[in-house]
Amino acid sequence: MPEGPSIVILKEEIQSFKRKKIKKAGGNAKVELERLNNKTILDIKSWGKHLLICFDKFYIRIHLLMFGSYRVNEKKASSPRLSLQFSKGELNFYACSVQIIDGNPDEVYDWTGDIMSPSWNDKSAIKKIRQNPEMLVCDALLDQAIFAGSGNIIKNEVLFRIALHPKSKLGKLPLKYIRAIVSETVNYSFDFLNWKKAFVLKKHWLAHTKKSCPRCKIPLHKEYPGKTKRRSFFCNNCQKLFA
DNA sequence: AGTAGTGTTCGGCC
DNA sequence: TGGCCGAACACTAC
Repeated sequence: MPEGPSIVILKEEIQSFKRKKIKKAGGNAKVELERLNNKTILDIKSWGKHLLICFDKFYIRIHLLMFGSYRVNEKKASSPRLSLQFSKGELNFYACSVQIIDGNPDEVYDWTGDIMSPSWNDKSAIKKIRQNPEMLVCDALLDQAIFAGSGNIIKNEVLFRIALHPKSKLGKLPLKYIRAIVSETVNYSFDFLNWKKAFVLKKHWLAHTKKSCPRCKIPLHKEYPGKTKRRSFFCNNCQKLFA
């Protein structure tokens, strides 16, 4: 489910609950559920992989992690982590991280760092990349402080598209490649969004889970590089290494 | 049918 | 002190 574009889809799917009052909150989340009863949702936002349901002076932060799921006006067989009942309709979240946080998200979140946000700022991402010369690019593309919303699929697809090797060091990259990482991460994320909405995301994967390189046809490498040790699919022949 | 993975946090250990 | 590592969480597609 959950890289940034999937959370944008979730956010869009539940916009109709804005300005609606919660009749009853339930679920097995270890949060003060009573606090949510009779509260009106003022806004529903996302930042990276975080879904933010906003109230007056506090907000719910939901992170679907690896296995999280949700249902709108439906229930799953398993018990919900968080269930919000309205006079008409309900929202159910499963196997996710739920927090109630005091304050307003705008005080906490830097929207220029969210790859899906209209406020996304290329320059500030480039600056962060420059500040981490020892970091590998495969780790940078999973770093939520640089690319909030980017995940393992986006990482693999972006690096393949710009023909850059995942084990390249940020400090060794020509500016041209740094610019390409930044622009292609945003660009692919919106392709991801549109393909996901059309249920054709997997069909368009070029490297992620693939056995051979769509460009040169030789077998793709599968490794778990960097500090993040997430699986990387890449072509040793056509993805350029800067080490 | 077992395994691995679209993710993050936490505690323990050097 | 801090970085690294494994565990935990908990679901499901292949």
